[in-house]
Amino acid sequence: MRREASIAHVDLDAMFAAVEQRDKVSLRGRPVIVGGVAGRGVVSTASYEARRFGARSAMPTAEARRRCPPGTAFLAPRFAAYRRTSEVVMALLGEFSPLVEQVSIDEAYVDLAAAGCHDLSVEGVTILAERIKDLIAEATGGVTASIGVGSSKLVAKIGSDLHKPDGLTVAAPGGERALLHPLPVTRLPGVGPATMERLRRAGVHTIGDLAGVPLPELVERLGQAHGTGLYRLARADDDRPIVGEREAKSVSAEETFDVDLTDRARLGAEIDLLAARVGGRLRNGGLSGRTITIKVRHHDFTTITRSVTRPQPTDDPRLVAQVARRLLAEVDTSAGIRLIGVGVSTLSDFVQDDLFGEDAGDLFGSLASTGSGSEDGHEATDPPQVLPAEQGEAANRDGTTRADWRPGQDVRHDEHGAGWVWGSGRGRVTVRFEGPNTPPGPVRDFAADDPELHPSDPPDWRLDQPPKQDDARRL
DNA sequence: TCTGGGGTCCTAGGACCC
DNA sequence: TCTGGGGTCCTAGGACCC
Repeated sequence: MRREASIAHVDLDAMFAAVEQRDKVSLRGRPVIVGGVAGRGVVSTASYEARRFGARSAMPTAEARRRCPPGTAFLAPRFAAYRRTSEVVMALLGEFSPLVEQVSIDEAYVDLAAAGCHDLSVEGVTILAERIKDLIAEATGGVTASIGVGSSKLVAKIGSDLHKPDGLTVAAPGGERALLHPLPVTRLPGVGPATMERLRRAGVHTIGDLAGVPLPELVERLGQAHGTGLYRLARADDDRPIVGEREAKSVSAEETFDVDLTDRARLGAEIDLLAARVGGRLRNGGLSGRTITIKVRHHDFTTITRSVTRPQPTDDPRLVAQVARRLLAEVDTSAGIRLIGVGVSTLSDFVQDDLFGEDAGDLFGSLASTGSGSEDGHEATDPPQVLPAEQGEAANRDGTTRADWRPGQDVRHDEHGAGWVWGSGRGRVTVRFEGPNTPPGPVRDFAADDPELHPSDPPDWRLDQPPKQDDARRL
């Protein structure tokens, strides 16, 4: 918490709908809903005219259609237009301070102290905020902003919400608790439905109620980080810094289907599309990542994730797709899949040189050597490539290297079928089993020195019936 | 016609290392 | 031979935000 009210939170009012109304005169003064307009769509933004009928963000569009009168416009989002408007606003804010934290497409914190030239008295920041509001409306062609100014992010954020739309709230230093305590706890960032319910059971309804709960009780109910965080926020004790640039931690894409899907071929095709989107965005950002995750939402809305972390980062859409397909192969999709997603995390801002030919050809080297062909152009009969540790990755701490256990290496054959090395490292080897006519089977984890692991000759079926390209891809 | 899409952070358990 | 604590990495799930 600062001595002066020098943090501004700028929030564009119903931005998506406001941009639509700006760009199309006939929409002005009418209820406008922007969001998914298909069967399972939800509302991204409802204009203030539509909110009067009860339409809200995150509400199913079907519900909004029921509530809003004839003549309401239901529009699919035009992100490019919103992004352009956002850029205009952010550039403008940048003229008031060198330190601007963009929180989302329509929201930012501005550090008014960082500029060093502003009058930080309550009167001074009030005049300043009025000017920012005027300039935003002018520069965007009529999109308005609400601004809160205070001594911390918390107070600024709550202030911007207090008199929406086109509002301005300046919280004078010293009055923070008086401002916060009458408000419902749900106004605090981090209090969603689950936390609200837990607090309600403890008799907590307002931020003031929350400030009366001892820290140990809060930690017990909400956990260490969440409990201490809310304990402090309820006291207006907030020193979270304004952070200019933030590095991405993950990149993902997902899709909800109009009807639940069971067809594995179709799901595989969807994974390819999602992986292509993710890979494209990774490459645009000069990023690559080691962890590949799929997300699967079942027909009943239960949602699971499955992930694998690889030794080397990648931005290759084909590789992402193949790993994602393998992960999906372990999920029961027979009852219907509502949503599927693909993500990449553990990001780094470089791409490891392709020392191992880190694509399908190598990951599935043994399959490729049976005649399915490899995408890196090696002859199908190429022996697996073995590199000394110093040429590949550094040796693991236990002395084993990736060269000891190569992905695709066949290691063991038992009642499950043939076992292939799927991943290795840190003294562990993960083996995937599959048979000639069965889908990829169980994955088992072995210690690298497990005597059960003995490389052996491939069974005959692999030589007689090389998998079709399609089968190889499905792995 | 219940429940999008892109993210972040936290927790908890198991494996492993020192 | 038994016991152990701290730290990191990985996986899975949950809550939350815009």
